[in-house]
Amino acid sequence: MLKVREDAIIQAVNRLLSEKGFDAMTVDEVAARVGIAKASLYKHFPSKEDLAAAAMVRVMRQAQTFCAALPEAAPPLENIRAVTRWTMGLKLAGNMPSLPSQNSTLRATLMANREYMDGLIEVSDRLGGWIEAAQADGSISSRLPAIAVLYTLYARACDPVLEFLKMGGQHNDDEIIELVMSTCFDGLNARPPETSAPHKAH
Amino acid sequence: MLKVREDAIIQAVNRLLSEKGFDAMTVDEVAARVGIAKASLYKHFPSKEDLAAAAMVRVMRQAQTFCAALPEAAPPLENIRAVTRWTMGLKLAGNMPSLPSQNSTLRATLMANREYMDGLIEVSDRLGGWIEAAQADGSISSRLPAIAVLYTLYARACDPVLEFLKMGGQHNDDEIIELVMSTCFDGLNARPPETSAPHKAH
DNA sequence: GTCTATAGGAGGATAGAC
DNA sequence: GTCTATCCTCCTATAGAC
Repeated sequence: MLKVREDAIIQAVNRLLSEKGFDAMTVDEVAARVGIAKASLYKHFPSKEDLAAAAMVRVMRQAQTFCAALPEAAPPLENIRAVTRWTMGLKLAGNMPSLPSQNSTLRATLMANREYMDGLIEVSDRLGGWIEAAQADGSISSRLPAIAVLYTLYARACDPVLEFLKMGGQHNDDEIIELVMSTCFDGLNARPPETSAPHKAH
Repeated sequence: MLKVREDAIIQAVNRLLSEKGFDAMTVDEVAARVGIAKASLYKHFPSKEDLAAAAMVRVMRQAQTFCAALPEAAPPLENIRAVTRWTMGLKLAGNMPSLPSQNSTLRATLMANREYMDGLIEVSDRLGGWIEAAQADGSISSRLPAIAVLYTLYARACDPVLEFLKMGGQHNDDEIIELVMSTCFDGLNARPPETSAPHKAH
């Protein structure tokens, strides 16, 4: 059916966006990978930008699903860490579309896409709530504006450190994720020895 | 003279690469901004990739100069922090060329450019030395491979958090830099209050 | 070395038959 | 809704006069 075919298209777009990025991806490639003619693609999606937007909607829905499955009763920091891990796993597995942040027509298409924007807002609200809760309970630094924390988490989805470490071949995906998790949450500075934990209990 | 004109070209390229990135930048734009004909550009640089490479050589030289001016006697962490600050300042000021990490012909051109590669290696060696020294003196975490630390520092040069915070308009450049410095070195986690140094003397 | 003019090709999008 | 064939724009690169 139509739905199945469009899913196949979006998946191909997703992988190509992850492999080469929006600019380097050509509509011909998408068509070739799906196994249909380019003109047929345009019966489903009106433009290359809309193809990318559909891929973004897909990952956004996945993110919503993932967030919704997390226990609301858990410590907020744990949920934040879980989402961050999941995001980086997606990228390392080649399933995170990468879009240029400068392209204006692409931005316009994305911002005109209600499903994408709604998803983005819902995810941001949920993460934002966890961030503020984590700052309130003393697990995330309160010196940082919550929005800066949110951006820092989002940035993990396109962190070049992930691919560099992967190219190095010294670590597997899980090790890479834990390394970047550590730089993200613990920072580069050395920490005082674990034995003198401040007040992690309760 | 020739040298002066080429400097003007490289500077224009540098700004355009910072504003729009490599793919969106057109050679016509470069020519227009310099105020010469496109064909004249090609008398100076054989290809668009070489234009970008020249811009990269320029920033790499600036980085070398900056590093060389830092006091070797200073604590290694301070030199690392200084370079990181300088890099982010460059980006916020619109002077950090941004290249796609996927483009293969561009990568080939860059890696064939001896001046760029030599500069990259020198800077990496110097930073690498400081990183290992900082790990030895306990100021940077020893649990992280030095190469991961190096990549994390390099990634600050293209950190989207910088532009997002700038677009937000809530902070000036210096505040943004300090925020990202904090996320980078201190991490997102809360730290124990400064007053309670690791082992209190009673 | 600067210009005008143009080649050459890639790639997004469409026409129209079936 | 799928195809083949084609259009058309944009952009890199070059030709050739001065």
